[in-house]
Amino acid sequence: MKTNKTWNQHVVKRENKFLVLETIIHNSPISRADIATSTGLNKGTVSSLVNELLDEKLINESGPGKSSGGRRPVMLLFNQVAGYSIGVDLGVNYILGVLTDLKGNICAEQQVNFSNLTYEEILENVYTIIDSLIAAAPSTPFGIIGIGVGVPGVVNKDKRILLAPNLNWRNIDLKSTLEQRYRVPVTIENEANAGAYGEKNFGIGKEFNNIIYVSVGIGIGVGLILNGQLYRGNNGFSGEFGHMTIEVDGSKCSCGSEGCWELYASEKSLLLNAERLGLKHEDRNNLTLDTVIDLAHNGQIEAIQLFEVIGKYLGVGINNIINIFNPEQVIIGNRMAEAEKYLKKPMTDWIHNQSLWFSQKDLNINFSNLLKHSAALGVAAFSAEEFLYRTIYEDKVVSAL
Amino acid sequence: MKTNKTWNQHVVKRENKFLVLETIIHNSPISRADIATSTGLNKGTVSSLVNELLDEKLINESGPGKSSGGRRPVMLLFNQVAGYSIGVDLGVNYILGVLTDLKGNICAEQQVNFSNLTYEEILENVYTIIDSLIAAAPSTPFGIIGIGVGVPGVVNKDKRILLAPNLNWRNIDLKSTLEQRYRVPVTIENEANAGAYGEKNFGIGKEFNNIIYVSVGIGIGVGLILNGQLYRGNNGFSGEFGHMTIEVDGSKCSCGSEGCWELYASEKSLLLNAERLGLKHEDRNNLTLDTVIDLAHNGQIEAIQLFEVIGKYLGVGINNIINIFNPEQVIIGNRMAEAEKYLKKPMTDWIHNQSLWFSQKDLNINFSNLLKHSAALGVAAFSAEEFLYRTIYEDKVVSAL
DNA sequence: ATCGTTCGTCTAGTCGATGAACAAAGTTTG
DNA sequence: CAAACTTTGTTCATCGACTAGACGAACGAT
Repeated sequence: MKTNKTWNQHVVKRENKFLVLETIIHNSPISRADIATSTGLNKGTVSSLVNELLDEKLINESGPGKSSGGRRPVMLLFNQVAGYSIGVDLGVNYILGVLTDLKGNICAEQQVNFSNLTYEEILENVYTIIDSLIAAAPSTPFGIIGIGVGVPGVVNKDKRILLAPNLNWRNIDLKSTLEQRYRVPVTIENEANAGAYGEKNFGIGKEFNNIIYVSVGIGIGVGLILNGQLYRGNNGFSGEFGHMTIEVDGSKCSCGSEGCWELYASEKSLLLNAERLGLKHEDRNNLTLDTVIDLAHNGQIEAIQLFEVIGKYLGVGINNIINIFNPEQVIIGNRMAEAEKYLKKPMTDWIHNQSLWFSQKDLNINFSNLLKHSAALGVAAFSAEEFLYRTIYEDKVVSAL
Repeated sequence: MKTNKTWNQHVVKRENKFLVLETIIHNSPISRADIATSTGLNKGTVSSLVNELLDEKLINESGPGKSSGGRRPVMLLFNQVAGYSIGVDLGVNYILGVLTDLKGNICAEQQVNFSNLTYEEILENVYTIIDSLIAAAPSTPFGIIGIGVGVPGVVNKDKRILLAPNLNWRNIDLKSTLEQRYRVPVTIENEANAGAYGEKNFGIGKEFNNIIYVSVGIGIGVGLILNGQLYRGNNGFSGEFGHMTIEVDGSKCSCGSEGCWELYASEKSLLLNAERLGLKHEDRNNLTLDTVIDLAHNGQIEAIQLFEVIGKYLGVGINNIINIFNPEQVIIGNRMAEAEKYLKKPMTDWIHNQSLWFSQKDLNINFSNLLKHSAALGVAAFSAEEFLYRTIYEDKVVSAL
C-alpha cells in the first residue's frame, strides 16, 4: 500500500518497534535472537528495541529457555496484564460485557437480558455492567485502556450511531456520553464488524486474511475483512447485506426495498414461519429462537424443516458473497450459529451446487466458535490495539486503523 | 496498513523517491521547492532525489517558471515519453489495442472485430495488433515497457486464464506465450478489473477511492477499487457479480445457478428480449446492441422499453452493491454504457427508491466516460505502474501492487 | 544600486540500522 | 574434566538517509 506520507528514520524506528512487539505478542515466549531471525532485523537493533519495550512495561523477561547447543536464551513475554480492555455487545434484547486482558483473554463477564427498554434505561444497564467490570479489573500499570461497544446498527466514521432499527435509535452519540463518564477512549462499532474482528483475532478466522463474517440474528449484518483489514466503506456503512435483494418483487421489507435477504434467512423470518405453522413449545407460548432449537433437539420435524429452509436461504446469500468476494473464509456467527447442526447441510449443499467451481477453491465455510462472544471480544480488541498504537507512537497519534 | 516487513533506510529512500516521482507525475510542472513543501521532505532531500530521477531519465527539467517575488524556480516535468505501454482489450467479438505513453495518453489505436474465431486465430489477430502498435512507437530510452491484456474471464493469481466462457477458453497461459514472443513483462487481467483501474486512473473515477466499476457487456463483471486499491480476492476471482442471485428459483444460468443478475441486465438478455419481441432493424436482420440503440434513437418505443427493463435490473444489482460496499462511486461501463440515455432514469429511479437513505450520502453514480477504452487503458496503466516500480526499486523487486 | 525574497545546493550534524567483535553461558567431545 | 564449539545478547565503530541552516544565485521592488 502506498501511503502518501514521507518516510524518515523516526517512522522506521516506530514501525520496527511495533513489529518487534507484534512478534512477541504472537510468538511468546520468544528470545531476542529468534525475533532477529524472524523479523530480519539485526540482533543489536532488536536488543535496543526490546529494552525500550521492557522500560515501557509492555513486555516482561521470563526465566531462561531451553538451550539449543549454546547459551540459554532469555525468553520474552508480552505483558498482557499491563492493562485491561472492556468490550460491550449491545444486542437487541441483551447486553453482554467482557473484561479482557490485552491479549483478549476474558477475565470477567456480565450479561443482562431485557426487552423494550428506552435508551435511558438501556444506558443505565450499560453503566451498571461497565462499572462492575471496572471493579473486577486488577490494578495494573495502565488500568482500563479503553471501552468498545458493538451495536446492531449503522455507525458513521465519527462513531455516531445513525440508525439502530431494532432498538429504535437514531443519531445517538454514545461515544461522547461514555467518554465523559469514564474518561477513557471509547470506540463504537457495528456489531457485524466487531464480530468479524473478533473472529479474525481470536476465533476461527485467525489464519485467514479475506474473511466474510455473516452475523445472523434478528437481522443480518456482514463484516468484511479484506486483505487482513476491516473494510468499512466510504462512510462506515458497508456490510448492509441484510438488504441485498435476492428476490426481485419479493415481499416488502421495512427498509423500503423488496425481497431482502434477511426476510428469508434471519431469526425474524424463522420466528415468523414458526408462528405461521402454529408451532408451540410445551411449556411456553412465546416463541424464541431457543425454543425452536429445543423443539428441533426433541426431534420435532416441523422445527427441523424450518431450519432447513433458513439454511437454504443462507446458502443463497452466501453464494452471492462467494461470487462477489472470492473469500478465503465465510463465518456464520451470532445467535443463529447455535443451530449449526440443522443449518449446515442444506446451506452447504446449496453452495456446492450453485457456486462456480473455481470459487470453491481454498474456500472455508465455518460456524463461529466464539458464539455469543465474537462481537464483545472484537470491540475489546479494537481498544487494545489502539492502546498499543498510542503507547508506541507516544505522541497522541490516533491509530490509522 | 501494517506490512510485516522490516524498515530500514533503504526502504525509506525508495519510498521517498517514489513519493517525489508521484508528486511530479500528478502535479507537473512543479518546482523542487514546491515538492518539498507538498511532501514535507527537506529541500535538500528533494534535490538529491530529483537529481537521481533526472539521471534515470524519468523526469525532465523544463525552463524556468514564474517568479513569486524571488528567484525563478526550475520546473520539473514527468518524462511521460521515456517509454510506451501497450494495452489490449480482448473482447468477445473484438480486439482493441492502444499504445500509451507513461501517463496514459493514447498515441496509437487499433481495433478488429470478429466472431467465432479459434484461440489460434484470435492469437494471430493479437499479434498483428501488437506488432503494428510496436511499429508505431517512437524510439525512447526504455522502449516498450510492457504489455497488458484484459480478458472477459477468470484470471488467477499467476495470471493464467482459468475460464473465459464467452470465448470458450479454459486454462490458457497467454502471459507466457506473449512474453516469449515479445520479451517484455506481460500482465493479464480480468476485463472488469482493468476497466475499474482505467476509470480510477484516467476516467471519471480519478477523485474517488472506493469505486465499484460495473462492466456490462455480454455478461456482467465488476471491478472493485477499495480504499484506493484494486481488490482481487483470495485467488483473483473477485467481482463475479454477474452470477449474483437476484431471483431465487429464477431462470437457469449457464453457470449452474439460477436467477443470476446477468440473465436480467446484460447485453445478452437485451438481445434475447429483442428477439422474443421480433424486433427488426431496417437494413439488417442480425440484431446487435448497436442496432437496438439505433432503433431507440429512431424513436421506436419497443426498443426504448427494452432498455428501460435493463435499466431497472441494473438498478436492482447496483442497489445490492451499494448496500454491500457503501461505495463513493459506482461506474457503469463497457458496451452497455453507450445506452446511458435510455438506462439512466429507470436505473437511478429504482436505486433512489430502494436504497437506504444513509447509503446514498456522498454516493455518485456515473456512466463511464472512457467508453470502450477503459479496459485497454487500465491494463496499459498496470504495465506503466509496474515499470516505474521496477525502475525505482532497481533490483528486480516485483511490484507488490 | 540596494534590499528583501525565493530557489536550489552544500555542509555539518543527528539518528537509527548494521556488521563485527566480544563476553557470557551453555553443550559436546575426547 | 578440560578443551572446543555454539548460541545468546551487548557494545562499538561505521554507514547512510534525512534535517537544519548557511550560502550563493537569481529575481522583483523601491
